[in-house]
Amino acid sequence: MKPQTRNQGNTTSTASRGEIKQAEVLAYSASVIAEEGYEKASIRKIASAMGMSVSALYYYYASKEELLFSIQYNSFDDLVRRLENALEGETDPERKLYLLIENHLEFFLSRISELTICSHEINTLKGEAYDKVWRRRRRYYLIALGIVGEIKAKHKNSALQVSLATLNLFGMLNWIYMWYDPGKKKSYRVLAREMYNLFLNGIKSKSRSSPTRK
Amino acid sequence: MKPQTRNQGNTTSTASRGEIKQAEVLAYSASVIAEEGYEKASIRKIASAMGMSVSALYYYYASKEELLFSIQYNSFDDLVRRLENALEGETDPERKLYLLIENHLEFFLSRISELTICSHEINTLKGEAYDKVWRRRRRYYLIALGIVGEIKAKHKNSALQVSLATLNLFGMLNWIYMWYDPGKKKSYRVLAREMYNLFLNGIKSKSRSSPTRK
DNA sequence: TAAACATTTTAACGAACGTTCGATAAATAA
DNA sequence: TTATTTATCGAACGTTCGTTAAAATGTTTA
Repeated sequence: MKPQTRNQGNTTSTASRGEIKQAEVLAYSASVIAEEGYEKASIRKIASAMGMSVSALYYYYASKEELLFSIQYNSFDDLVRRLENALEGETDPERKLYLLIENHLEFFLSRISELTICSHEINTLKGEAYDKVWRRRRRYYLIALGIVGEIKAKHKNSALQVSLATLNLFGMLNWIYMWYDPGKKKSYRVLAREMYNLFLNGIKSKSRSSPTRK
Repeated sequence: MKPQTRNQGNTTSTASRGEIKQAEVLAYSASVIAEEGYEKASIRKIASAMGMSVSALYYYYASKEELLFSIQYNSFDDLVRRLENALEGETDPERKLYLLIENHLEFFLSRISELTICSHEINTLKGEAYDKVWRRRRRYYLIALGIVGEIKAKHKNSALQVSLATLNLFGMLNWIYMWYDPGKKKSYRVLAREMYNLFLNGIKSKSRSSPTRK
């Protein structure tokens, strides 16, 4: 019997040899897909990257699509889980904003492949697989939207367009995979503080008008 | 004789029928590639999208790669050209920042396909084609970097990390293709002002620290 | 031990890919 | 008109793609 989606959400630390290999396949897949892009990353490249035959790979995952789905779904699921955990008990919206940014960067900068795939292949899946991932992403987005809305209220900045600001925040967060160099070992905390300051000061301030034309 | 790269940099308004068709091919290519992604967008899809045979398409462009190259190079070239034009004579760095954002949005939001391809396929080309596009992008980046540096100096904000801030600006700008809906006809000016305010206030302010842990 | 199950392999399938070729049609020039 | 260039076409090329079937190995259980 094929393992397929066995051990989903298993919180115990027991993991059979098959489960370990399954996770290993996913990790290799992620690095190849991140490097080459989903379409160019052929099953044969992934298999040979881990010294495995193509059919052995199919023993663990039923299709190439399932590989992409698992990478994206697991990543977003973990990300949201961690965030909700970190936010528990917090009331100050600015502190919540910082925690969101820090959580995002801490999680993804140690998983550059997954970050790349979650950002770059965001519209690659179709149908039900897309929808499932979308619902995870949506949950994450709504948390961020809520936090930005709270900050707006706190500072009585009625001119701020909350959804636009939130999308810009995600623009900064999701673009990181394009320039971040893991080799330089820049701390996620440094990046998080910089981005937090930039965004918070940006949405706090009430001076909102373009400079007049000369 | 094949037309290939004829009429490059032609400033007159004369355009032969072949040149018109060549531009038409590029426009259709852009919309299909933006919609499907470069790898999935097959030559056959592009050709049939404009009711043309595959070989007719090859009469105008020597390869699929050349299509992508032309789209990206022309877009960045136009973008930089327009920007340098708009900045001419400007001295106020904040005004310059606004002009950069406005120029970027005005240009790309009327060319959503090109924006998508310039953002999403940024690492698709390889070798010399990549380098040529990179040099255009680099020029654009350095202009932005210079402006952010001037603003930092003007406001004596010594804590600001100029390159990091600039990359975040590009994150906001380049992520737009993911959520912008041309159907909603949201004015580029509204978006430009919102992004300008967010970013300028973000980098102007000197309060830069993360909220203390409770 | 043998039987059951888990994992991996070799070899192939049909479909789609980018690209090319030689012939043909349409437009222009002589 | 004819001659020449410009543009288009259908058909095929070699290759790679995702996927699968069937058989051959390991590994665990009885």
